[in-house]
Amino acid sequence: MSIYDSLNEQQREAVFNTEGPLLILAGAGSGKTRVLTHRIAYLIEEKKVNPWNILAITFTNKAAQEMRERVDRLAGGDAGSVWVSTFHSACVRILRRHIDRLGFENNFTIYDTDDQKSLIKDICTRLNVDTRVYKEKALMSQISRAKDELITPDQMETNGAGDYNVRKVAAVYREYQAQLCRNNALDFDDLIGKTVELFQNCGDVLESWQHRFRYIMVDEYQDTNTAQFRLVSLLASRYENLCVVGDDDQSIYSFRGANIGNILGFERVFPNARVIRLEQNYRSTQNILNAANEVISNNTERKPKRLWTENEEGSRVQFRQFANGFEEAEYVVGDIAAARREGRCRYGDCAVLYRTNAQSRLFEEKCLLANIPYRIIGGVNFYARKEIKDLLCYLKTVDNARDDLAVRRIINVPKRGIGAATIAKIQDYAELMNISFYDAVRVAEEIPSLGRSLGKINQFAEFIQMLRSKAEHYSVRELLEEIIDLTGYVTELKAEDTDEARSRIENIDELISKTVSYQEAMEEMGRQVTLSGFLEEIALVADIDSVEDGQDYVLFMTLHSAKGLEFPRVYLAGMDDGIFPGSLSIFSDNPSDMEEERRLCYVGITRAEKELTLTSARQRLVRGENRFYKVSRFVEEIPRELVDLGRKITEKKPKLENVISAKSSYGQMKISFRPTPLEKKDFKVTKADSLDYGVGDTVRHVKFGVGVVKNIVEGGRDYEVTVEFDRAGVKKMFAGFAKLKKIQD
DNA sequence: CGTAAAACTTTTTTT
DNA sequence: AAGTTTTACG
Repeated sequence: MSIYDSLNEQQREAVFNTEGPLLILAGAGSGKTRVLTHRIAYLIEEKKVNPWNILAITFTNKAAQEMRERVDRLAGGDAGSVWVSTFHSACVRILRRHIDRLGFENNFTIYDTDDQKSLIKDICTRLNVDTRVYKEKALMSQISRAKDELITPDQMETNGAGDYNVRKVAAVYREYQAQLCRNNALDFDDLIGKTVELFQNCGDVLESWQHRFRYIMVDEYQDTNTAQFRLVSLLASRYENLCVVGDDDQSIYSFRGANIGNILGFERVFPNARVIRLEQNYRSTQNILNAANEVISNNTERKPKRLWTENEEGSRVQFRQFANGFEEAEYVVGDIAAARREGRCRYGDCAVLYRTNAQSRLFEEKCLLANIPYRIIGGVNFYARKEIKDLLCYLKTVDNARDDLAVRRIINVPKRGIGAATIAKIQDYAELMNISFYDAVRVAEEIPSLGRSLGKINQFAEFIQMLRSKAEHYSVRELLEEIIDLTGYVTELKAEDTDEARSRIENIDELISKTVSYQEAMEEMGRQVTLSGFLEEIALVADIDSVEDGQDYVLFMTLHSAKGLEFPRVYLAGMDDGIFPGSLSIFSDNPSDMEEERRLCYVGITRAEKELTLTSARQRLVRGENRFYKVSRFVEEIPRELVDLGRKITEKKPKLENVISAKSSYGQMKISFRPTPLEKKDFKVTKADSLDYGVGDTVRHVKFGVGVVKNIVEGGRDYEVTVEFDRAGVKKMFAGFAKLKKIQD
């Protein structure tokens, strides 16, 4: 009896095939993490490979943590020195040791999206690039894509063949890189790119790491980009013990440069590669799996395959369409509450998935109302909040004073009377003398025409110097508390005495706790606690990383965040054409965009173990305006017999089947999917699905004449509309009675 | 220099 | 609707 007996034949083959390149095509829920962990255990226990020589790359820190725990359980303490980490953390670890070879200091700062944006903005003003024509975001993504493909500014310019726009972007890109270097900072893409550069420029460094990592495994291989592929190829080129695991059907990050060719072309790059397919699903019921198979079969750019399972058939996939987003949220939250009340699930078994973060708001409101414990993953990053960024920029300044961005952010926070004009003068001087912003601050006496500001600047410089000297013997927590104390940051917030200020203070308290838990975690692992380390961890965490199993709250997140997770009960909300698939992909002239959306849908469906509910709404409030939506084409792609529309089975079912079996043309499908849910049935007579007028519209009433709609409140039975009439004054009435007519302007 | 009001923009998804 | 950026004024 061994730990490998519990694996199926293909899984065992994947585990035992330890030498040479190996591609594991692992369908959703086919136990790929089990394979990877068992493979690592097998290498250590049976093949007597030194754990030190094994590298496993995962997609998120959470996945890394989980894998680490599972390997520890299988292989015991031996596994401690296996490297399990994400691409980004692995690269940071390597760069912290060697980046001086590329002209950076080893305590470099990592720039997040906000930092990148403000840097780009600065550069645009300096280079006289109009950010109305060249949007910062667009520039950022073009630069990022170039880096994903390991394209330098020079190459970009050459490839552009004189195109004016490309030359402009290349110029910004070139300056952006120069600024990063001056600030001793790297962005996310550079973490990968600079590591590749390091390996390509420094043969000795590459060689040492090649020997170190004799066995390399890469999870979620379908989401690697060209730079990551190059990195792995370089590392693995000595021993070629490279095992990659992926599923082309789950490739959902092409917007981030993921190159699906990496998985589709693996056998071309490594002609002696073995390919193993894992097609048995252990996660979902047959109904759910069939639905997923049918949806994904509409894609053409894929390796044909069909997952199967020995699991039970399970209940049908539930689909409900609602009048609007509010009712959708109400239903989902209510359904969860009911299921849990009846003992059919815990809160923690439920996850609600949607296409965009903005969709989380309605659900949050309903959960608060219903007193249901929940957690929203993603959205505005904790570390992106103003108060947190301010304090972090103090820490960054102490850690790396070459980070101009950080210094400029805090030089007048809290208010020190150093205004924009003064900052510009310091900036000009720094550029003139080719020194950093902070160095210019320290020699402020030499800057002409600073006037009264000079004293304030000197005070600021002294303050930072004092912090820097304290940092030597302070813990991160002590340093942070010292900063909070001496700047009076929290004192100032307390004085405000608003809810907002209180919540900011709470956030700051949480930041302090994070310094403590960081210190504890590092000490536990026997690693050194450094300020750079803390800042780096913060830069590289994703919200999803902090989700632990066994907590009892409902999870809300995007489909992207849900990748790699599974839940007994899954709700896919916002199944509307225009929401999911998003309108961008619908109107795109590149069919691949729609295929990627469909893969995302496949990922969503396959997260579900037992129960899957899809919901949509006819009408939604999007960015302040009402929009109408048809049911998502992905819903239509699920065979009718797998779907439960939630009607009363007794009376409606025969009729329904007539409609459905007639033909599956799009128009008829719409009819079959029209029913409103059971719960609302009683109200259906009186309550309109939606009103054809809204607040602010001019309407006519039979008796009161013309007026302007002031307010609309949704009651149980009807909409209560408040109208200010030109003659009759303000009246409240029920929409069903009032028969208001909208008047065109 | 700092604040408040007004105008303008936003369209995925994330390490 | 909400967030950010610009503008006006004290």
